[in-house]
Amino acid sequence: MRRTKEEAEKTRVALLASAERLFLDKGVAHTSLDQIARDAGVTRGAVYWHFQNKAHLFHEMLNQVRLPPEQMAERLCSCTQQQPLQVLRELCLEGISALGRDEQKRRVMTILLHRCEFTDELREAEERHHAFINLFIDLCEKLLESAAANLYPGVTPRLAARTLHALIVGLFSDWTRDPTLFDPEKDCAALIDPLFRGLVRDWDSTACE
Amino acid sequence: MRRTKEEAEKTRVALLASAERLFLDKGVAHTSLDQIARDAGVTRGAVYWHFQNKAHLFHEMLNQVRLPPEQMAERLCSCTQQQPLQVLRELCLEGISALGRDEQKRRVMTILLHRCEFTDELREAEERHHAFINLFIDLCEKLLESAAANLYPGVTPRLAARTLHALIVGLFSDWTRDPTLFDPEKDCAALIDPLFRGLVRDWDSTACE
DNA sequence: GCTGTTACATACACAGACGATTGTAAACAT
DNA sequence: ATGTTTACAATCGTCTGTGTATGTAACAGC
Repeated sequence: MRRTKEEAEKTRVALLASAERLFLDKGVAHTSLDQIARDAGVTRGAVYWHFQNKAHLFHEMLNQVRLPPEQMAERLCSCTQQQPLQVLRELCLEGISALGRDEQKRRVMTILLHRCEFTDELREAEERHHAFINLFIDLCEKLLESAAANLYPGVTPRLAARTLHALIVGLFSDWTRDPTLFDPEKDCAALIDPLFRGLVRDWDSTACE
Repeated sequence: MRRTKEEAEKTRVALLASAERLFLDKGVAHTSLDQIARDAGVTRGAVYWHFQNKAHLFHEMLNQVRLPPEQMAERLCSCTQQQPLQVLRELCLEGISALGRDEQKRRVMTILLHRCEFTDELREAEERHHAFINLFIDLCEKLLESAAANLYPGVTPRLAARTLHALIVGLFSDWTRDPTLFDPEKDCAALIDPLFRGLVRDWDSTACE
């Protein structure tokens, strides 16, 4: 019965992987801990050994990956003030194409966007996610303020930041819903550059290379 | 016991209203038919009298309102070919600000975007919704093709349509998540005009008034 | 005034999910 | 070798939600 520590870790990982698969396939609320355990080849006892309950399992699943909102907010924090707009663009491109490269990120992001309901038990995870989003929007707004002189007249940093985030989350939402819509790695620049050109004066001439 | 037909219709409406409220508050999967019935001042018997089951109740709730994707796709169909880009812009503005005006639309859209999981039983509603979205994207692409000469070089109608839809759904998603982010009626033009300016050459000079 | 039907309420049967408890065999420490 | 702890398995009781079946009072038609 009792496995070695490595084997225990493997069942933990297997449980997380099964949860990911089943959550993605049937939704979080419609997946029972028993189904997850069976899918991982163990029983519910193992689930309750490794995790307190479903909410904690969900939370641990999220902690496995660094999702775009968190990643982008982090990079915006440690942002060199050199050519802030180009940096912002690069960061958006990287955030989008990261989803295309990393299958796990894609699955977890899909679960967050389309497969869970955020009731009381998942409230904590929801607020964490929203905190990163709001942080990104705030940082983005500050960065745009610092480059306000380059924006088209009538474009406020506040609304520009919200527009940019809306575009990104919309791309995430659309692509996770239907991955045939576009290729995040090849098309990402063509998908967001029009917005930058419409926000920033002389974008085409100031864009590096 | 037995009420007149008008009263029966009132309880039906009350059930739909309670479902809307509770779905919005706690999510579709986490709301039981008993809770809905109690909230409407009746018992579960009334629910099963008026609706076959939860999925049909959900479906009827959706049918109460015409959501932006459906509305926009419809207007794109019956689109005069005069100044297609301006028409497209007006249509997007109208779709966004409609959510700001119509409380019920906002609630139902929020449920669709953030409060349901789309398992098997709700698959039909999901596919219907997605069909409208894909229809909108297709029509949008065709319209942009007809105006391809006005687009910036490198901007393909295909990706432009996807970018535009992503922006709109992102605005929906962000605003239903946090209504303080912007005012859909006042800010809608400022939120989408930058993208149009970045897609269409000489947008500012060709834009009507 | 009787009847059939409507619009529910009530009751029942059943399945599933959860949380807790208990059991247990193997690993690890000593 | 032995005791302890680990990593689960198995079982139990409870609760919740669903679907259905039946009861029932009021209305509508004749």
